[in-house]
Amino acid sequence: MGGKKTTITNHIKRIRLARTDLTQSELARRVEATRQTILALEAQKYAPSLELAFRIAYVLGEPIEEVFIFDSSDMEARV
Amino acid sequence: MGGKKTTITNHIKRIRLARTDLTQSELARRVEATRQTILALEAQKYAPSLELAFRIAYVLGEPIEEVFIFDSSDMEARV
DNA sequence: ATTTGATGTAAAGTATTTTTTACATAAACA
DNA sequence: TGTTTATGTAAAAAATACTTTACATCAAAT
Repeated sequence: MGGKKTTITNHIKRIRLARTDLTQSELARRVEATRQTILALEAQKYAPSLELAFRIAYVLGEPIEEVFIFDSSDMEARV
Repeated sequence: MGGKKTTITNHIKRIRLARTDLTQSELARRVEATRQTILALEAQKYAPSLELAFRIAYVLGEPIEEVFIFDSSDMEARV
């Protein structure tokens, strides 16, 4: 039950379906992760490692910022 | 001694010194990490989480791909 | 000379991500 | 009908990232 309110969401599923004909399994194989990991990420369970994020963006053919959305409103205002 | 040969390197130190006058401690405080984490990252000990990578790039004022370099030659060739 | 700030090494513990395994449901189709 | 493919839930174990604590070195400044 690990869960922190991550400030990152992703568009993996949308992009995977819109821009590729990859299944979750095929995407997993290409990025060298497991199907469960892709499934969990698409369900926004947690954010991937930086390396996996790069691999996924690479395979989906999008820049990382298009696939993974960082909400910077958590930041700001720091002296 | 956890260590995998990461395919990711970073330019945190170079950019921090060239574009800001932040110390490791100040950068750590702004991204809400510890100084040890920044130190380890600058020493290329491991890659940060995606969230921390976004935060660091944000504070350094650079896109994430400019700060963190992914070597995609590990990828490619996958049927 | 000694204090202060910045950087560095080290290592144990905590938190988070990823894998592994097992089982469920629904659609497509022989 | 029964088999295969794709997606889903669940949970324990393994791997990796991060924190916490402690101490070391060097440069700058008082």
